Amino acid sequence: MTPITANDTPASLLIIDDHPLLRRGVAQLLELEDDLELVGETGDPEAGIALALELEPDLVLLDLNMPDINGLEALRRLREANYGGRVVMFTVSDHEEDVVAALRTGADGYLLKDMEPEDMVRQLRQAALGRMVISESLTALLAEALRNQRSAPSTPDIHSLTQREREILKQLAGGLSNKLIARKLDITEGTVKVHVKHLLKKLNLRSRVEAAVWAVQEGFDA
Amino acid sequence: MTPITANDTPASLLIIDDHPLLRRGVAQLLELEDDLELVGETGDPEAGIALALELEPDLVLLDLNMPDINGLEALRRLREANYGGRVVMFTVSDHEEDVVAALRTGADGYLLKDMEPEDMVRQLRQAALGRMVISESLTALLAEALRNQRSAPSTPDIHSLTQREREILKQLAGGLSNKLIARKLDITEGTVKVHVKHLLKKLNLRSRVEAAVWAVQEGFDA
DNA sequence: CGAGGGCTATCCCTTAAGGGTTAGCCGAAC
DNA sequence: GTTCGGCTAACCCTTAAGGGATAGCCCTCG
Repeated sequence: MTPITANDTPASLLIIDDHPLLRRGVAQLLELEDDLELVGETGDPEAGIALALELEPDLVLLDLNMPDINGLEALRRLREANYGGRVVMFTVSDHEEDVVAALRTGADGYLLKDMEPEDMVRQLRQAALGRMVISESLTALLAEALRNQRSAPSTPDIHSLTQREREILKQLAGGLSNKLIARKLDITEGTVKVHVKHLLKKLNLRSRVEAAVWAVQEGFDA
Repeated sequence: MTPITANDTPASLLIIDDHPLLRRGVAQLLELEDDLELVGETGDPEAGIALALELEPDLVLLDLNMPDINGLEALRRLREANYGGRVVMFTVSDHEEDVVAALRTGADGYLLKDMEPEDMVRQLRQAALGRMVISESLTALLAEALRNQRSAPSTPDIHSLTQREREILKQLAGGLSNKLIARKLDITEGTVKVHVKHLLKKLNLRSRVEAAVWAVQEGFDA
């Protein structure tokens, strides 16, 4: 779907953060890197959303704690507006709830502001390439959150479906909407719908709910 | 529960791994550290469990892939036997399912065998002190798993639903649309929607698909 | 080489789903 | 006897879902 930055063109980056000094710091940091280009910056969340939709940067660095609407809300609105680039939360908060909420809302990363500059650049580079980036110090936190969780997807292997259809079904059975599946598999929602349509027909089912139930009973989800 | 190792006494460590060479490697590594003491080692899971209960080491390093019973099962049995020390999984597998399963079963850490020796020692030390340790390369994986998490800060439970809501959920999990449920229960579709809305809220789920999957896993339709 | 299958994608259209709000009726609890 | 929870129902509104059709690209098989 959204083309990941090629190696030969710099990744475009937008920073939305209400601390001017910090913005300047990041800007200066990025000036030294020829594969990362800061294409915009603002301290106003509203303006930031508009900028993101206008500039379509590869990556948005989004402060979690801002006046008016917070970063999470901004993230939600970006996703709703079908902004397809990467969004990395950038904050001082290492509270589990914030991290979890951000990731659930569709953040592609969560970086703490106290990172070392070199690490910062490295992580941003990875993020622009499509990898999820998380500050290392949050690892234990994530593990803890995960630990309190139930059930996880596992290996399928059912007949008439193609590989892709099985993948779609697996996600579907996980309760994801077509839009979220699309985002996760990096294809358009329309394509997901095509796959869903096909697998429903092949399995002779009438809705995604039936498909989900069938998949679970078939052991797609453990 | 079990007192965390004090600074002045070495942390005791037991390794259960069916690779003798690897056990020797870890043993040698720990000989150089005066705050970590290897008190036992075995390649047999059964014997390992007995040893852990006998020696009560501060930390058990447990291989995930072993013959007979696997590491996960061993972990489960250690916990059931009220072994209160730390258990860190030690494996080559970086598959999401394995990591997630281990953490859910109560592992205090998950280390990959391809770690650098210095990192290994550092992580074991942290683990003995009670910190959860996870190989850094698994961070993105954890975040992804977390992201896919559905449901509930508090375990959703069937008992919070009214009789009618349970009935609706049962039909829903059978793959019926609101309209069909209405027809079947002889109420209007609007009313069905109200019930669905309420049960989704009570169970903290985001869609009927999630509700259906949950219900099936909970053994509703059977 | 040509055919077919798999994956992607788009357009158009209809129906389903879900959130918010308000409200009437009934039975049980206070 | 009034309040509260459960069940019913309707309103409005937005988004999600699914069906039909078409098509480009790539790979494989014959």
